[in-house]
Amino acid sequence: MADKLFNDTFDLPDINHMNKIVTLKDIAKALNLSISTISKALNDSYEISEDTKKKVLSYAKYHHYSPNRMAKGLKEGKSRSIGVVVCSLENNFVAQMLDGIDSYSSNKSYQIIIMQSKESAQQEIACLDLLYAGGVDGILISPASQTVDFSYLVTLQKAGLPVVLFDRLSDHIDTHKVGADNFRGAYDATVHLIDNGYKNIAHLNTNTILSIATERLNGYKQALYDRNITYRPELLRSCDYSNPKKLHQDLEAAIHYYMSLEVRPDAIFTATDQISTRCLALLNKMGYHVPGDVALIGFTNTDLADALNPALSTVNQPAFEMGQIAASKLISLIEAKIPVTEFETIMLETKVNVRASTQK
Amino acid sequence: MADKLFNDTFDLPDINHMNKIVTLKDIAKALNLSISTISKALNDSYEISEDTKKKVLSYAKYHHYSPNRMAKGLKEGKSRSIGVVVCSLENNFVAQMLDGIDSYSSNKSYQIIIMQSKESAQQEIACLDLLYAGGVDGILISPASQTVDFSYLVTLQKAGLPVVLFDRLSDHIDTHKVGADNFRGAYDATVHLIDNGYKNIAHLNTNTILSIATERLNGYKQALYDRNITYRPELLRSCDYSNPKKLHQDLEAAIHYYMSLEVRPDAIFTATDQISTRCLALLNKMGYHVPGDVALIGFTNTDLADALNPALSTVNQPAFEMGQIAASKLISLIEAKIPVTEFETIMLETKVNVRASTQK
DNA sequence: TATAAAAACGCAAACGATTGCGTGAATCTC
DNA sequence: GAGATTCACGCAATCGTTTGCGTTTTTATA
Repeated sequence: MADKLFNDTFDLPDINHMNKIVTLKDIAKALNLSISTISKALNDSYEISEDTKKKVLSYAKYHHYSPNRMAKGLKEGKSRSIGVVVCSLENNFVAQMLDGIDSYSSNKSYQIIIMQSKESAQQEIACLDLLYAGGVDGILISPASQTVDFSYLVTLQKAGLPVVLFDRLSDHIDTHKVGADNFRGAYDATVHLIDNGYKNIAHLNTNTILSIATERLNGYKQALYDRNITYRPELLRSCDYSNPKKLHQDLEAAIHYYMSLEVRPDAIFTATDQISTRCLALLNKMGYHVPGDVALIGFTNTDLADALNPALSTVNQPAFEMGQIAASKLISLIEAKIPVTEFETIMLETKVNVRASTQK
Repeated sequence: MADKLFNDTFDLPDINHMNKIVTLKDIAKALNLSISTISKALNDSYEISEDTKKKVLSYAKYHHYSPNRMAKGLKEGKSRSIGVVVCSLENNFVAQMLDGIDSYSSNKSYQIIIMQSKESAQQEIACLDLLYAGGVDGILISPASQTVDFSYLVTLQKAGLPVVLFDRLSDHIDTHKVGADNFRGAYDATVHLIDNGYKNIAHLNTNTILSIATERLNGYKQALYDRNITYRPELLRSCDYSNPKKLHQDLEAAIHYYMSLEVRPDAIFTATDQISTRCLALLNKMGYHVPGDVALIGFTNTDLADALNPALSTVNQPAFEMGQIAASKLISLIEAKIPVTEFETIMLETKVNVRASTQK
């Protein structure tokens, strides 16, 4: 009794009749109608009378009818699910993008299947393989840093599977792409350093061929050029961040190298999320004072930037929005009636957040 | 030619014949056999000769046959997918658990569908509803902080859907549960503070009824008791962390309150990931020196602990392992031939990492 | 050499939903 | 009131698999 009362005041799906999953057949039997009538009624077909529709609808709602995903998918050749391939889940920036993807996809009632490439090209292909075989309707991918060959992705696309690139873009495949204005972000970060009096600015980048890396490098170079500072190639170092250990080694080596230079850098601009935060941790650990010994600004979306030691100046990317837009682009491809041949590349603006790590 | 050479040296799935998805029917037609023969051959049935099996297998492999997930799922009444409900993706601790879940599930070739409750009980039910309707084979859930009623989950379970709780456990449902030894973690953290000379130890907890909160509170109390320190109720405050804004407000209020006390706390033990890191950020922002003014130790798995200001002492949970074990428990339930009635609760050990924030 | 047994394969139903088409009844038209 | 519409519904095929059972062919047994 108390239980019943409680449920009655509960403003949520009534689940008292959920003992067994109800199918069209069950409803048909119960209402003494045919399966097709039930189906059409639920799909609001003009072939069915209003009267019948009402009966069916109310029965269905009361018994929590929900179309079997498998059956529907089989029939329609669609699964209403999209595959998402990212480098790693354990990455705040990635998590924010996934959140964006999820928010848009959920609204459109698409399920998302997330897979991790762990920065390995081979692993990435394994993911794509699974997703393709798993029958996803489309793929959202932010390629692994080690990926050089996009032919597999192109093949999938040619096989009719819509693909959208996000965050890490590439020219090797023609499709919708959603990324950040990396050139501008890098440019702004570098200009910020220069305008704050830093002259020997090092740049720590990745060892990938992804455009994300070269765009940021170019932004850095352009800023130097525009401010009449000579680009010193020895201040450019790259790290392998395919795994944390390797990244740590490379970062340590890079910092040692920088500090052994005759003209040491007085600031470092780091190109990716992991590099930025790990670099700060390492500088602290190695006893260098930031920004006293060397200033630091980096691409990273961590919400802990202001809790870091010192508070870290960052270049922020609209991760959530990026995910949302990427998802919207993919779903538009999936639901397009005619094959899409005109693709667009969307660039979102980055934002420099100045904090203590770049204030002399 | 160059292209062909390249593909030949590529140690990955050959995708040249991927133009069209091949089905059993296609293979049957091509080999002049019946559909059922193909199916049985691929499933290594004793009814099929070795000779035929070889032919079928090789044809299937060459043409990249992969069973249609929808059809198979429909036929078997299983989808080989599991639903995972977490509070948020944007949470390093959660990400680590998801990573663990993913690693185990992938190995067992289960897909995972991740959904976010955003700490809302209502949203959580919506997730469960979608997952149930979506036909997942089982559910892994770490309940929202606001969840007080587990009847929906129990109903799902009674309807035959295996459920496993992880991280945040509850007594309101009888099933496998995988969590950390929160009592011990809190106890150890508190003892650590006491042994380092702190006497007025505040405890910042959450406002949930989840056992995770009371266990940590009890660990804190027990440590005080064992060390002959009187428990001061005014040093216990709780925060609503259903959303970042609310958390920020509550935290700010709590800190103000603490600092207005006649006998200020000289250390704070925070009970969750978000509270720990945001509390540190806030203390910094409000101008309090850690650990000079107040020491801080908290439950958090952030890999940035040593980059924080100051490096943050933490209670670490084996998040990855927790995810793995939870997934294994769920899959064992899913694949059990007979209904399981004996459930177990697995407690994993936590580990205190001492850093600068608790060193006088 | 009959006959029984085993081997190898095909037929057809089933999973749950959708949809074009056929059919009977009610309604309309002149 | 006979013929033409319209309405409301059911039949059956289909999506791709799986699987019990029936059928044919081959091999073994008496």
